[in-house]
Amino acid sequence: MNQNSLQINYSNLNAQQKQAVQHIEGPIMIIAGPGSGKTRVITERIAYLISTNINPGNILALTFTNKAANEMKKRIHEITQNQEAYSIWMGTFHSIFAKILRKEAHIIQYQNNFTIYDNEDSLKIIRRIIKDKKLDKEVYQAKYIFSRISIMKNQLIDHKEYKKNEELINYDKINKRTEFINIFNEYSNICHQSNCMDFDDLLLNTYYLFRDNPEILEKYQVLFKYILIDEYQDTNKVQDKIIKQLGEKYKNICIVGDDSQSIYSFRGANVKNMLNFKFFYKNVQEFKLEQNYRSTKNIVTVANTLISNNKEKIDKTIFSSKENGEKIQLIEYYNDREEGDRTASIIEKSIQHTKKSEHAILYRTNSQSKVVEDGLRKRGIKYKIFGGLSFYQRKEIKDIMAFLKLIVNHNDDESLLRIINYPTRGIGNTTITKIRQHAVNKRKSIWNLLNSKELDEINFTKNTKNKLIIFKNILEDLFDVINENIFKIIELLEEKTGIIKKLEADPTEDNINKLKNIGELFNSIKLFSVRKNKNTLIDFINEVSLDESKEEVNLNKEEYVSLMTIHQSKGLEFSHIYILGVENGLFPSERSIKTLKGVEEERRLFYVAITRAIKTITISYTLNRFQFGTMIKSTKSFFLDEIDNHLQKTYSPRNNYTIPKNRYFKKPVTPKLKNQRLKKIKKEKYKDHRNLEIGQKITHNIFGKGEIQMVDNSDGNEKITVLFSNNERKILLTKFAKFEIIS
DNA sequence: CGGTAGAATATTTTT
DNA sequence: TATTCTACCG
Repeated sequence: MNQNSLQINYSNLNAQQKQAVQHIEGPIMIIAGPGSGKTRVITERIAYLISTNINPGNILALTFTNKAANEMKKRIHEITQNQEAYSIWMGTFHSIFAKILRKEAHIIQYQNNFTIYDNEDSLKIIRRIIKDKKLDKEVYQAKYIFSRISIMKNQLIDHKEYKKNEELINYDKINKRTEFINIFNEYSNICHQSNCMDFDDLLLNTYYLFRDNPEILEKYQVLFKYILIDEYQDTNKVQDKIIKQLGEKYKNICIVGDDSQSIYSFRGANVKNMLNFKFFYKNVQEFKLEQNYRSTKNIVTVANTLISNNKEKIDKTIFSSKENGEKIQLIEYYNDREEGDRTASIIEKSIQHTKKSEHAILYRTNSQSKVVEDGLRKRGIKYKIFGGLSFYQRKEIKDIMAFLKLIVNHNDDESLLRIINYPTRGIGNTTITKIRQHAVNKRKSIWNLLNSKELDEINFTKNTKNKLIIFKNILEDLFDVINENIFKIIELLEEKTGIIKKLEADPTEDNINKLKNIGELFNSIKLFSVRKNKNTLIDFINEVSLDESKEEVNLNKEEYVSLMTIHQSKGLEFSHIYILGVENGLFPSERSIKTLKGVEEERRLFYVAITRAIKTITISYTLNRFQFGTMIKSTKSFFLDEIDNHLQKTYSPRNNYTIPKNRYFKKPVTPKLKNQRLKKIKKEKYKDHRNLEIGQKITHNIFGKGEIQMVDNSDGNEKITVLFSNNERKILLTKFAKFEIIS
């Protein structure tokens, strides 16, 4: 340990920061305003704990993302020069608790190889339940049902509790959703039966584990002597409860957060957890980090003015010692096309003397990015959109992952259903439904059913049954290698799943890309196993299931303008911020406007947006906006009235606004265009990569064995003439025909 | 059973 | 507009 380096760091801390770092015993609340050096305080605090000879393995630090955790660990290692820094229990609630649950799984009637369902999986299950029950899908909208289940679980109400709760049952009656409890029930059973947990289960089961097993709780209380939680304002009820369980013994709990930046109530987050912390524990030490080191005085003033309209908040005065800076710009546009185009144009001018990476365009909803993209593309300005699908949510990746999950956890029905007929194996909907129903009745997982004599009890045609057996054999072959090393598993996946073959058979641009992604996945699995130096399929799947990371923010210091939703911008900073579409109904959103709570959350969201800026902010709204295929009138957000005095306004609407034609104009890649392009590729030349020759024996998926008699590539579109064993001669297009070469 | 075309429908944020 | 569902035909 290097005391000197520690001291050097402290001299850079202000008085409050220093106190927050060095006060280590008892319950502590650090209220950290935007730009107040929060991350530094957290890392230095943990480093300080270690410097006082606290064992890093006794520290639990819960962060908002796993990426943040990794960065902090690295930083703490640098400060303390203590290799043990990496043994800190640091990560998201979900990933840390998944780790604990895996160890203690048997206690809560799970197997320790349980797999994790993401939201897509959960939704699919719920859709299926609703369909099976033949319920009106207007009344029982899968998304709504799922979010209600999720909210319930966040409130510590599982399906059993729900059944007992008359108030809730009554609520369903009033809303004519009496079947809700049955869906909830069945969903929970399916998850458990499949030895799977969804995101909420990871939290709720941890809570139950501790609640019902005092000796286990004690073990972890002793292990986690020092607990630190970042972004406490965004915790939900289960998370708050678990922290209270774990912290009960030593009460060394340090929560960090900013009530003004709580923006995740839609997934159960509750600011009250933070507000009530003071009342739950006695002698809570409170530290307020009020100096904003990020933004100009003007920006901080606007942010303060805005947030003062919220009633529910902790008193604090954020201030900046930086220069006044420029006034916040407000621009009114005629429509969203103009907004996108002009914003791009403003950035075009600005990047003559600033870096692209200093600019970020923020918006409320993902769909707003489109018009700005057009504007930027037209001007040849490089940009990157954050959000959308993460790598691990892509279809082709999830398909492969389904096989991997199934290898680890044979009972994972959702994964099995995903690939039972992909690539197509002649197992259609009727068969799948039959087999599913039967599995439900027998209370078995589908794999267990396939693998048992009971399969014979279902009346399938011989053909269907054969197909099921072929599928079963594929799985068996894969399951055999679970204990082999990962390289072998990958090899087998490539060979057995047929996914790669299917994609290769139809090499469109899209499919080639998918193949690349799959290759990337295989590489990262290999890297992972080399890095961790053991057979770690479960660990890998675990990490992937909880990997929330999307596009890395400026990984290679590349130069581009960043586009993202305000939610995604949390924790980031940029010199120049552009906030688009600040209109009633969009920001604040239509839904939120009905309740005061909703409006206050949207206001906090606006606060987050404003406080991302270091130097300048440009806010805009439009009078007309294209939505759902039609143009609608819109009005400027009432949030803007709340900060009216601080704004420098420009009105640019002219009804005849035309978008300037441009030098670098490239057409946007709409799906239609993309399809046309794909079709073109298909029409273009094709030659089989296997170098087909006369005399080669092949086997065709329909016509069986045959011999190539002629290869014709005269028009660039390769055809082969094949004499099949039944003496039939056929001409096949190699780009479409499915066949293997035997010799 | 599998693939596709065209209709129907939904649009907030995501660990 | 973008995505998901449905109906139909090979």
